[in-house]
Amino acid sequence: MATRVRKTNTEQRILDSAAALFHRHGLRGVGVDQVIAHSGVAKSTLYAHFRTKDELIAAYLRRTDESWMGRLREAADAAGPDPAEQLAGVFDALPASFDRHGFFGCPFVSAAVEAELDSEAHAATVAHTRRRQEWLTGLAGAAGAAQPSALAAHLGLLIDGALTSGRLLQDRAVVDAARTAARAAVLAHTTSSATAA
Amino acid sequence: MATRVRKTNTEQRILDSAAALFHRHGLRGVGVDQVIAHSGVAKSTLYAHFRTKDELIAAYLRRTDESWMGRLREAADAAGPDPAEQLAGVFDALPASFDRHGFFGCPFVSAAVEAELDSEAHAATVAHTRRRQEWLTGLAGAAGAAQPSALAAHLGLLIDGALTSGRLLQDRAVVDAARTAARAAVLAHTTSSATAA
DNA sequence: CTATAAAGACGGACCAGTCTGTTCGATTGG
DNA sequence: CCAATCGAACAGACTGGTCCGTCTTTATAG
Repeated sequence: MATRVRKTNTEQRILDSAAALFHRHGLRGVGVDQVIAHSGVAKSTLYAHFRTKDELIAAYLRRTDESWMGRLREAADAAGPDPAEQLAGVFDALPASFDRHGFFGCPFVSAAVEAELDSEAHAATVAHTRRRQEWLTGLAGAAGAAQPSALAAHLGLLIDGALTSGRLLQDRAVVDAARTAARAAVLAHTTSSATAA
Repeated sequence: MATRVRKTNTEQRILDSAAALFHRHGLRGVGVDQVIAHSGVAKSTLYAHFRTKDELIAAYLRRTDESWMGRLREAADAAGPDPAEQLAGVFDALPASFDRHGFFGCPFVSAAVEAELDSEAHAATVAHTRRRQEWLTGLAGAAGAAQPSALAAHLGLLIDGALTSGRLLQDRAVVDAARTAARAAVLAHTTSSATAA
């Protein structure tokens, strides 16, 4: 039992370091040696918990998926009870992410670009995207969108675009533009062919 | 003169190889050795033309900028004389890119993620993005958008999002969704009451 | 003979992953 | 109560490979 707790602590410590480093420098830009140096863990310990670097990355992405989806949900809830407002509110989570972690973009965008197509990391990224889109689609339906999945796709593109351009331009104005665009998209989808919710 | 021609040929050959390799495997995923092997050029020759790998990447990105902007313009022109139609038509260039080069995403998205912030490659990517947005803004103005730069920002986000997600999901449906979303955005911005908030 | 470029060896750094050996704390048996 | 044991982690050398960039050597062309 005590051993298990310690094991978990170590694993978390490794993942914390991995998150910080991968997020700043990209997946390919960080070596295993840097992760162990940052986490103060022995190399053999890291490889006792994660079979390969790819597996470490995948674990990091899965953990990020949880926290990231959680933050999106929080932002949506914070926007009040109206689903249409909640959809726009999702974009309030983006600047918070920028503030918290710096303008280094989205871990999943990095993974989308850097991971090999047959890697676990790629699979984890695809899974995250699907989960996000399902959630957005549900929200879009609740908001009374005529075509919920189309609105969700639109918003998903805006999110990915904002996180990509935000990292590139190092400018949070990009995120503000995305929020504005999202509001317009939600409005267009919920008023034009009028599905009363 | 002959030397100049040959020099140019050599440089083009290197850039052709660089383009093919960087596009498929990413900037960090391709080594200089692979570029020289693919182009059949001596290493010393490559370094005679490009001081560093970063400079090679920047040159590749600048050349890609020209062809990429050219294709966007062509797609816009092919959509007819109406600027609003042209804006939507821009998104017809994206599937063509997918067909031509495979589902490997946008060189500039890769560069946005993989390039260090102080690199020449990063600068070239920023320059491309700014040029693209200026052009889109001009087109949006011609189309009668109430806020041309807002519409251009919206469309830019959709493009970046589509190229990121397209690579991730390996599915051209993403591009179709982007085109649909773009059409809706153009419509919303060019009809009178469209100014969101 | 001179200038250019090909070919590729080379250096020093980093990479992922393996392996040997040590330390330390918790459990357990006598 | 003490000692043997065991699991988890530490420390770091090591392999075989790739990385970028430089340098030397050889061949070719004017």
